[in-house]
Order: sequence, then structure tokens, then C-alpha cells
Amino acid sequence: MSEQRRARLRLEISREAARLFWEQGVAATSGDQIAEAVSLSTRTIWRHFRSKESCAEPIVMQGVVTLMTVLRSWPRRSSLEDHLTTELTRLRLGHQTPPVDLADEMLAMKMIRLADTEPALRTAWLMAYDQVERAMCVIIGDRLERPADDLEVRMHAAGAAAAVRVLEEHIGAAVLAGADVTQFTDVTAVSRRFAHAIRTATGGVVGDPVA
Amino acid sequence: MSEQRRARLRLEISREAARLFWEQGVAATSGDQIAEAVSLSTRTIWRHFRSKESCAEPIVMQGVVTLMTVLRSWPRRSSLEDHLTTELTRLRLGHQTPPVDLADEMLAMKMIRLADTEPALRTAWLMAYDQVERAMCVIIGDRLERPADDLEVRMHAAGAAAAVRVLEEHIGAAVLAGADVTQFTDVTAVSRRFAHAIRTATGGVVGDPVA
DNA sequence: TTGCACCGTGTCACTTAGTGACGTACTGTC
DNA sequence: GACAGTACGTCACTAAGTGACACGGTGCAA
Repeated sequence: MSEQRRARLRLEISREAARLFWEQGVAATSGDQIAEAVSLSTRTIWRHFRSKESCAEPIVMQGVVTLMTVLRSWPRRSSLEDHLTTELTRLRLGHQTPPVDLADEMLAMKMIRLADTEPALRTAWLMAYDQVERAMCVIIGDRLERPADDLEVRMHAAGAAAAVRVLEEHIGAAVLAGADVTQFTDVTAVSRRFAHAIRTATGGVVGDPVA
Repeated sequence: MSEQRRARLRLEISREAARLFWEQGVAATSGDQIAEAVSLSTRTIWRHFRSKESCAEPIVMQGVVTLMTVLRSWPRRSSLEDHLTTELTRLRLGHQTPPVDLADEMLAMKMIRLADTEPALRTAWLMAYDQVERAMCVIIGDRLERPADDLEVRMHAAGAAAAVRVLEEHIGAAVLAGADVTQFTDVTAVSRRFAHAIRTATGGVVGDPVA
């Protein structure tokens, strides 16, 4: 089974699981229900996810993987702000890599919101960002010309990941609370916020162009 | 049941659970086994812990709570380094507040190590630091004279917590790998490391004395 | 001392998350 | 068109966790 196909299936399951979690709560939705919602056997669900909560991971990861992909292509010569704005506008304009479905983004925000009160989902959310942290390690290690498991690199990566996570939580909460969504569609403004978060969380070490 | 008594019981359960997790792996130890090890009924275990993995939380939190307590008493006029060194030496000398049993510290490190390979324990470890993050929010918010749920405060808190976590992971791994333990008994050196971690993770905003 | 209320724990029955074993059907390849 | 690989379904099973209720200890008032 191709990596892509597997990812798509996981996402599809995740979508239905998230919807059910939101509509009736995590505890109240059973594995059987999720299985039925995606027309699969329950056994197959557990073959693709190690636990019920982790069914939420793909949907919350979706928005994050774009950011990660963008960061991976960050050239040494440009600043974080510049790179984010150019790449994000490119993604927004040329739809060849459809960033993320809007409904999916809403679903992700709902999961983050649920994670506030449901410890089971909180673990899933934190585990998702644990992945982000690992990805950050190689990105930052690469930029600082140090091994990815270097202590300082790991600390910077952890800080950056945590800052991004909190920013994401904040945005999600704001949108769900009915805030003006247009402020999050301004690519330059959003880029600046993420860049600023990463900069300060790494003590200014990550953000500037490097030789 | 007094808060303290409840905490002590949780810690006792956690101790045995951690020992079993380390000796035979998480999957291989059952709730019944943990219960038997502390001479309680299985039902009582689930009354004190929401899941098997979370049994590890108190033991890994133990070392962290000292740091948190110390941070809570951080006076505005002193720098982070100074306060940490003075408080930690005071703790080390005056044993009236027994910091943490050495065996417990070793156990905690083992759990952190296990968390590297066992996703179930990783969630517990991350959840423990989620608590740290919340505590950091009020400490930093207080210091910056802002509400604890302010976005910037939360980002700084998240960064600081993450940095401390990685440092803790690093120290744990080093000790278990047989590194020279004496370098971690030098209070000033350790204080400097933690202070430096928090400083850079907060972009230098948290660390200096404030008016 | 008796009586009462409270609460932490044990017992037992029950639900459900998650796994192992095996059969089947689909897919691509020679 | 036979064959290997593998994703999925079925079924039986283990174990994590919960609900309901009974028991026993502690504190307090009469």
C-alpha cells in the first residue's frame, strides 16, 4: 500500500472520527461508530490507529504539515518572514498543492478546542506536536549546521514547536469564538506572527538568513 | 481525604508502577499487577489514575515540582540564576524539605528513557509537562504583570516548559548512559543551565530582575 | 456509649478498546 | 492464468476502565 494512499485513508478516518468526537464527545463515540462512519470494519480502524484518541491526529496534523513542508524548503539566504510569505502566497495562489480543505481546518480547530477539556484529546494534540518538534530538529539542525540531536538544536526545536502550538491554539480559539477570520487570511500578517513566535522562542537564533 | 494524603498515595502507586514499567515494559504490566504491588484493589488504582500510562506521571512530576515551587517564590528583584542557586543550595543543605529521594529521581529518568520508545509513556511525559506549562503561565504572567492567559505569556511559558523538558530529557539520558553524575550535583552549574534554557526560550524576556 | 453521616475501599458485573489468528479477495507480475 | 503479496473482514479473546453497592473506619453529637 503506497504511503500516500495510506495517508489518505488515515485522513478520511480521522475526519469522521473528529466529526463524531465534536458532535457527541470522545467518550461517547465508540470505535465501532467510527468504523461504521467510514464503512470499514472496526478491526481495520485499529490497524491504522493505535488508539481511539490518536484518530484525531491526522486532522490536526494537516494544517501543521504545510508549515513543516514550507520550513523544509527554507533557503539559507532568506529570512523566515520572507520565506513564509512568499511560500504561503504561492500556495494560496497556485492551487496545484491544495493546502488544506477549509472544513478540515475548522475540524482541526474544533479538536484543539476539545483538547482543552478532554484529556484524551489533549494527549493526541501534544503527540502531534511531538512530531512537529522532531521535524523542527532536523530543520533547525540543518540551518545551524549541527546534528539534529544536538542539545541546543533540540531545545530550540522544542521551543519553536511549543510556540507554534500555542499560536495555533490561540488562532483556533479565536476563530471558534467568532473572531474576524479575515485577519488570518492576510498571508503577510500571519507569516509575521509565526516568524516572530519562532524567533523569540529560539532566542533569535532561528529566523535570520545565514551564510 | 486530605490533598497531601492523596498525593502521597498517588506517588506510592506511581513508584511501583514505574518500577514494573521499567522491569517488564508498559504493555506487559497490567493494572492488576500494579494493584498487587501496592496492596490495593485494582478498582482503587483506577480511582486514582485515569489510565495505566498516567500512573507514571507523579514520579516524573516529582523532580519538576521542586523547580516549580522554587520558581513560584522568585522575587522580582533577583535574577533567575541567583534565585535558582540560592534556593537550590538552601534545599540541598537544609533537608527539612526533602527535595526528592534519589531512587525516585533514577526512576523518573528511567521513565523518560522509556518514553523514547513507548508512545504510551511519551503521552504521560508530555501531559506532565503540560501541567508545567500551565504553572509557568501564572509564574511568567505574574512576573510580566500580565494575565496568565495572555497570548505572549502563554507562548513564553510554553517555550520555557519545552526547554526545561528537553534539558531534563538530556540529563536523564546522560545519567542513565553512565555520565559523570558529579556535574549535575554542582548547584550553580545546574542553575545556570536551567536559567539559560529559560532565558533563550523566552527570547530573554524572562530571567532578569524586574522593577 | 450509642447513633448517624461521610467517605475511602473492596467486590462483582459489565462495557469497550485493542490484539491474534485465520480466511478471503484483490492487485500486480511473470 | 498461476502465484505472491497484502489489505481487509470475522471471530475469539485479553485487559483497561466504569457503575453499583456493600462494608468498615473515622468524626461528631446526643
